[in-house]
Amino acid sequence: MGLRADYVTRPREWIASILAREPRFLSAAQIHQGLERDGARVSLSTVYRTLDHLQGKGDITARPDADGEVTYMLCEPSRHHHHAICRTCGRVEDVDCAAMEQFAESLRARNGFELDGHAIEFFGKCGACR
Amino acid sequence: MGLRADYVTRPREWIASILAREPRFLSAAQIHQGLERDGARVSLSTVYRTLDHLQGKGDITARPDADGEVTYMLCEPSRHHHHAICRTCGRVEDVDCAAMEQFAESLRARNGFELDGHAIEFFGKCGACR
DNA sequence: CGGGATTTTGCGAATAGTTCGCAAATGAGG
DNA sequence: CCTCATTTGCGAACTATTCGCAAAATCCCG
Repeated sequence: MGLRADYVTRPREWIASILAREPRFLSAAQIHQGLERDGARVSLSTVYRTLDHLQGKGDITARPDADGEVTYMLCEPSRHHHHAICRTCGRVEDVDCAAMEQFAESLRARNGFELDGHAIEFFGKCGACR
Repeated sequence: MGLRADYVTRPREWIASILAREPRFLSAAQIHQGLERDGARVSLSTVYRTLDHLQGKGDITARPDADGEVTYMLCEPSRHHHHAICRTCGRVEDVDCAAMEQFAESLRARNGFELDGHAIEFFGKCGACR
């Protein structure tokens, strides 16, 4: 009976490796370009399918950028945290913050609003870009 | 000499009126459908152009939804605040919160990160949907 | 209220990002 | 090394959004 398989293939390894070395959100097209630069010939379709696959496994986080283009980054959603995104270079730094969590909790109480999640992003310039 | 004009037209009034009565983020297509329902025949191009126009005036806020489709809502960005979005009906409630601002400020100090902005969204169920 | 300069609209075509179908290639396991 | 399920590549299809241009609407001023 078909228990879903999960093949390890070159394209998947290459794509994961691109994501692994870039601490920023990349679009499918950017990943595809990165593969070409590395001399790895992978179709854009496969990039999209692999990204869906990685997302399904919970290995990457997707986020539409300001223009609506979807971008992806290696990021365990298990350990809850937020992001600080550099406006200049796009570098993403994790912001793990108990105070923020606590604040969100307190909001749950107020408002007739049953809070079950939140998304927080900080923008600015990272140390290197200042 | 051409100081930019700003014509008041039926399409623009109709579109603004749709936005004015919906406390949630709507896509261009949804707005277009709303216009048709009202018997107002406006082209989709005009919907997009009017949304750009309103955004330029600072009358509406745009936000790509989870799938990357851009959605719009009447919302003065002048008074800084955040949103609580109902997972069931999409209703958006404003969350004006000094504590959050203060928290963001404190983050500016830590990290080598020069914070110049942030985006916060809360998700859950509004009173009506619980 | 009428005329003319300027802006806006509608339409259809063009673009960009993403998905899909299907045959060929690849990985897992015996 | 053989077989079978999964994955890939390709090109076509789709969807959201933008654009060019001629026609229509708006504004302003007399």
